[in-house]
Amino acid sequence: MQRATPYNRDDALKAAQDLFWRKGYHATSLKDLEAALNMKPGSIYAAFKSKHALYLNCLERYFQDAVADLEARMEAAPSVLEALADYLRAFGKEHLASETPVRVCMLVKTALDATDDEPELRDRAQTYLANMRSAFEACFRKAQAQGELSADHDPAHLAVNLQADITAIRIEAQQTGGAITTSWLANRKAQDVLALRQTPDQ
Amino acid sequence: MQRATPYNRDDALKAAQDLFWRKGYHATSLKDLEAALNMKPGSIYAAFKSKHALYLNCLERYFQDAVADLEARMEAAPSVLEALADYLRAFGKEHLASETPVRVCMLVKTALDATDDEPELRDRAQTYLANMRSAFEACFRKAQAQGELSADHDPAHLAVNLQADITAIRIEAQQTGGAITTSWLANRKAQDVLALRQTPDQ
DNA sequence: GATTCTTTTGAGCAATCACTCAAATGTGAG
DNA sequence: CTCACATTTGAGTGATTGCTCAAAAGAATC
Repeated sequence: MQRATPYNRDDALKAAQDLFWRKGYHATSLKDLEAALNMKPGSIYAAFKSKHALYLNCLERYFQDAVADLEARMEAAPSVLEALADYLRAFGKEHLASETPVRVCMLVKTALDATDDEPELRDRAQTYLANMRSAFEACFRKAQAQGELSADHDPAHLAVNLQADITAIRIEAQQTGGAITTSWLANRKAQDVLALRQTPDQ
Repeated sequence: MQRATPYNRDDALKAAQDLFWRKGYHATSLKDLEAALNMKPGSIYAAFKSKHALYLNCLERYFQDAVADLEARMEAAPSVLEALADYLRAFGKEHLASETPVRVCMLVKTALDATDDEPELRDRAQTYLANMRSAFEACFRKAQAQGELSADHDPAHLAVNLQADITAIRIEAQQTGGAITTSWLANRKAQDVLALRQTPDQ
């Protein structure tokens, strides 16, 4: 019944996501996609409804990867705040050895890039960003429950601040291509997180 | 055939800058520009060489305005660090009463949006951003000269951090449309700057 | 092999893109 | 007013956009 798929849907989505991430929605043409996915226009439209729908698909994929990455880091690190500090520091390191250079979060880029005639892209990106923020908030709440973070901090505020710092580090990383300033900035912001750890006098 | 009143170059540039700033380079079509500038394509190409050249023109205008704004704030405030703190806080307030909502810096947006086939846009934006960073560095150096900032801080590092904070605040402002979280974030980052002020034990 | 069904193909669609240029229309000099 | 020049006009350029669909090409069942 089911014929062996000539194209691998996940590979295609991954390639499309990377292309969209790099070039943005408007600057990516179907010609670009045809080349990147190694698919003819008809196939692309059979598999994914439209360029718009394909982008939304990639965005969701990106979001789910981001959530999974955060969860993995939370499990790996000895404590919540150390996990978050590691998370920040990673954006300052990755470029040196890794194959994938650090880029501005695709959600942020989408939210900034989306125009009024493509409101769905902006809305979806903002929804995902709000979800990420909630995830960070949950982390801080967990840190409070575990006694690592004092109760007089507002997890919601800390989440806003953390997300802002992450965005700033990633922008710096992308623009400089991974200069020392990036790792310095990442370390500084990581220290800000670690400085939140419970101290006797507060 | 009715002829339009001769165009005002500065008004046209201002309109084009605002449009480009909102929609980005790729998403802005010449039709959009014709409507915004109230000029026919022929006139646009007579006045500015191309869409590309017009964008560069707008970018320079934006940069010069930004520099002028920073200088004005430096003169108005009682001290350097207080001027910078005010500068940060302004991004958290502006949206409430002002006519122009706070948006992500056009230089940052350009640097992020520019693709490899438009390298000049990216390069120019990064050059201007580097100039802004130098301006911030000069501020911190001045603060050291005036004794407001201790000598063991690195002005270059502080400039990187300040620019990152500004970018983060503006992104938050644009995405939320000016929620309370924005002013909270701006105030927090402003306090970080004020916390740098010379203390007796260091 | 014949038949049916699913998937891929790629030429080509209307619309839009950035852009041009000869003609129309203003302005200033004499 | 007349003429020379500068500027604006807008229909129209070829190229490219996102997208369609009839035809071709396997794969599965008989």
